[in-house]
Formats: sequence, structure tokens, C-alpha cells
Amino acid sequence: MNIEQSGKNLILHGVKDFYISHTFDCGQCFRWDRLDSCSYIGVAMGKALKIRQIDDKLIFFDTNFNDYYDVWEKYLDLSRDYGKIKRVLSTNDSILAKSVRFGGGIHILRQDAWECMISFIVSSSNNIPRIKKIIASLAENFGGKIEYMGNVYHSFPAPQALAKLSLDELSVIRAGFRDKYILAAAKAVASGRLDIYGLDSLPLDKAKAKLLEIPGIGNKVADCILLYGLAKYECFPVDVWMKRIMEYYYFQSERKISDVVSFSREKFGSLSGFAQQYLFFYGRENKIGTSG
DNA sequence: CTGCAGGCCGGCG
DNA sequence: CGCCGGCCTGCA
Repeated sequence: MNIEQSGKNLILHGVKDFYISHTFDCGQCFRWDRLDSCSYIGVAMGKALKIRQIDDKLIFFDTNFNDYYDVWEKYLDLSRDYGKIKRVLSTNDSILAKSVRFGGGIHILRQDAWECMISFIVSSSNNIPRIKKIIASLAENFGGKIEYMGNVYHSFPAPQALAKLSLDELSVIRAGFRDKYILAAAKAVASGRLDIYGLDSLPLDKAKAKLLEIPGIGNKVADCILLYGLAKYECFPVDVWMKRIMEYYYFQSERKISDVVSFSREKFGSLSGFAQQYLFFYGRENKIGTSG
């Protein structure tokens, strides 16, 4: 992989095991919008970015080396050897082998843990279009302005910016019953009671217990925060979709969510989170479980 | 118009 | 413990 500046754009050549369409459409993030078949625009880590992929070439529009190395390389997880992960997961597992072939460009984004926490609180009993709308509204109303390529975008608001709001002020984002959870989470982080960015240095069980103290965060939401925001790759978040997908491919009958989680973590070990992403993308794109 | 969406919480047996 | 109804809102 080599990188060059071309005018205002940055171009990465020789990209392997990464496709933006796989990565942005496998359910882990909510702030990227598809512009056309090979381009997306989004906001992450306080920066806006338009990105285009043509085969093994990635174009970062209006970006410099500093932003690439400080922000995007880590966020997009571009320095990890996904080829190795895919080989290990594909061994002796024909379902995963197919999933990996199908969604071979998936990366697990290293998202901001705080944004991740609020995003997955919002995801509870909700659908993706509305989740995206609520998070966009949160940023537009309470986040900072970002000027980029002649347009204005908005960063995800800081904990302090949300913690000082009343329920009434927050109601503009139309989050419904989740509004009180958002405020509680913001207050916990803003006050220092929850050191969200320090959780990655704790053992998994300790970190998870801390998250579960926040109202609105249960087992599934906690696993999402740990996996997508805190790089705890042994997590295997199971929502209703993953439950159906695992039942369809591995059990051929119904299982409790807790049993699906323990089975998967036992089977996939430290690569559980990666396995979950490949299976989720494969199952959903093949419409597994869309009607029972 | 009823039903329901990428869960969580609280009450009950 | 496990099970189940209710929850905001928007959209089919």
C-alpha cells in the first residue's frame, strides 16, 4: 500500500481486503451516506470526508497526510491484516468461508467510544433510517460546524454539550423514550463518573459492567459499544437479525439470544467481532430472516 | 388504521 | 431467574 497527494486529494494505492461499501453498510455505523456506487460522504472523529473507491484505489477528497495518519488510518482500521483474519475464520467453517468471500471488504471501524455509546442507545427498538436521522439531528442541533468542500457538516456533540440540556431541549431530535437515556449517559461521561475512553484498558467484564450501569444500555448495546468503540474484538453482539441469521445457518432451529452469544464466542474466540460482521452482512444481504 | 422496528426496564410468577 | 407488556415515533 502506498499513498500519494494528488492536488487536494490523497490517493491510497494497493488496498487489500477493504471495500467502503461493505464496511459502511454492515450495520456498525450511522453517519455515512452513499453518494453513488463507489463513493460515500460522512463525518467521524470531528472531520468530514468524501471517499471514493475504484478497485484497489482509495481516494480521500480534500484531505492531507496529517488527517490520514491522525484520523482515517486508525478509524478505517487500515493497518490490520484482514487477510489473516479471513483465513483463520474460513478454516473448517464453510458458512464463514462463504460470508468472508461475500463481504471480504469489511473492516471493523474504530469509532469514537462516546459517539458509539449514544448511537447504540438510540438504536434500541428502532430502525436504521430513523437512527441515522436522530443522530444527524443530534449533530446539527448540538454539534460543531465543519466546513468541507464548500458545504457545512456537523461533528458529533461533546458529552458536556448534551449533559447541560433539559429533556425538553433534547426533544427536538425526536428520540422518543430514549431521550432520558441519552441525557443520563451524557451526564455520566461529562461528570467523569464514567471514563468511557478508559474502558479499553479494563478487562472485558469490568468494562462491560461499567457500561451496564447506564440506563438504556443492556447486553446488546454494551457489546456494540465494546466492539465498535473500544476494540474489544471478542464481543459478538446479537440483535434480532443476528439471532435469525445464526439460527438459520448454524442451528436450524430457534435459540435464546444468550445461547447464541455463548456459542459464538466459544467458537470464534478473539475473532468473534469480525465473524459477527461477516455473518451479519452475508445474512442480511441474502435476506435471511426478513420474514421469520 | 393497526402493527412494528437492529432493546431495555420493571413487574410478576 | 425467565417471561412479557409497555415504551416514543415514523412509516408501511
